[in-house]
Amino acid sequence: MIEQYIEHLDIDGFQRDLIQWYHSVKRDLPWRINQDPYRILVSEIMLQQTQVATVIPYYERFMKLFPTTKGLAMADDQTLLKAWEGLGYYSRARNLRESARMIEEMGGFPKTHEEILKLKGVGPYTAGAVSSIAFDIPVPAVDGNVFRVMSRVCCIYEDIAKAKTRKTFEAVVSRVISHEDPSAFNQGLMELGATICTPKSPKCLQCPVQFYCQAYHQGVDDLLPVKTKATSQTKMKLVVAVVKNQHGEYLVSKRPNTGLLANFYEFLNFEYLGEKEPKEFLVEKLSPICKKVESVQFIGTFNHVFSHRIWEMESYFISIQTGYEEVIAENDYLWISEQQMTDYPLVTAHQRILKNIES
DNA sequence: AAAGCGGGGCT
DNA sequence: AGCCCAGCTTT
Repeated sequence: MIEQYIEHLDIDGFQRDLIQWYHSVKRDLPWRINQDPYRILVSEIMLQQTQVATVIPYYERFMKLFPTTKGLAMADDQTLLKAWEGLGYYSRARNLRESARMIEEMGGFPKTHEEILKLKGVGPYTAGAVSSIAFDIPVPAVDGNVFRVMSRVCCIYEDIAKAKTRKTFEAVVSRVISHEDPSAFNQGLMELGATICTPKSPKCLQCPVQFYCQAYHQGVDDLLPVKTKATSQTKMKLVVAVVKNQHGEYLVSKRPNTGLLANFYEFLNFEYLGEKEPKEFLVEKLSPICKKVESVQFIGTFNHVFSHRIWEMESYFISIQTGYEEVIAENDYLWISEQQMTDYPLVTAHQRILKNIES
C-alpha cells in the first residue's frame, strides 16, 4: 500500500546524497561526541518540542549533574526539576529519571529497539532515534521534520494530523532507510527538515535531494504536508427540555435567522456552565416559561458533533398542565402536535432525543 | 481519539 | 498579540 509512494524514488541515490550532505553540514553538538546511548537518550528527550539552541546549555548542565543513569536514578525531585527548570514539559524529566531507574534495574542500557521502546517517556520517535543513533539499528524515527520531508519527497497527501498516518511514514522510511548508516540517514532527514525543507518557503534551490523530490518537480511543495486544522471542537454542555402539555403538544422555538442551524426549530435548551445540579438548574430556567411543572424525567445524555463544536445534551422530559397561552404570548415559542412535528425542520441533534422518547 | 503538558520563535 | 510548533502519557 505504500508502493505507490516509493516506486519512482531512486533509493540508493537518495540515501547517498542525503547522507553525504548530512556529514558535510552536521554541527558539533554535545550529544554527538560519542555513541553513549544514555547521552543520546537525554538529548532526544530534551529535544522533544524544544529547539537545539535552547537545549544545548540545559544539556551541558544536566550531563555534568547526572553523567550516568546511576546518578540520575537517585536524583531527588528538587534537584531534578531545578535542572529542568525553564525547559517545560516537566513530566519529561520525571519519566527520564524513571527510565534511568529501569536501566539500572536491567543492569545496563537496553540494546534492542523493542526494549528501548519500553522505557518511560520513550515513544515511537525517540525509540527510533536512540536505536539508530546509538546502536546503528535501521529503524525509522518519524518526527515533525520527517513528516514534512518525506511527504514532499514522495508526494504523500495523507493527513499527518491523523494518528494512523505515522504508520504510513514509518513504513516508507523503513523501505528507504540506509542500512549502512541509519544514524546519518535519520539525522539527515531531521536536519534537512529543520534547515532546508522548512514549513514555509522551503529552500528547494539549496536542497541536496531536490532531484528526488516529487513535490518539487510538481511544484506542490507548499501544499505539503497535509495537516488538518486542529480546530479544537469546543464542547458545549446543554440542558435540553422536551416539554409536552396536556394536549400532547411539544414546546419548540425557532432559532435565529443567521448563524448555526439558522431558522431550524428546537426544544428548549440552556447552556449549562456547571453550577448546581443540571435538573435544578433546568427547573429554575423553566420557571418563568412554564408555571406548573408536573414531572421532570431524565431521558439521557446525547452528543451531537459538528465540524467545529460538540453539543453535549443532558435531556429531560417535562409534563405541564397549564400556562400554555401565556407561554406563547410572552415568548417566541410554539406548541406543535406530535403529528405536526414531522412538518417542522427540527435540528437533527434534537430529533435523536425525540426518537428516544417515542420509543 | 483527544486532551494536557510549557516555552520559544515567527508573523 | 496571536499563531504555530508536534512527542508522549493519560483518559
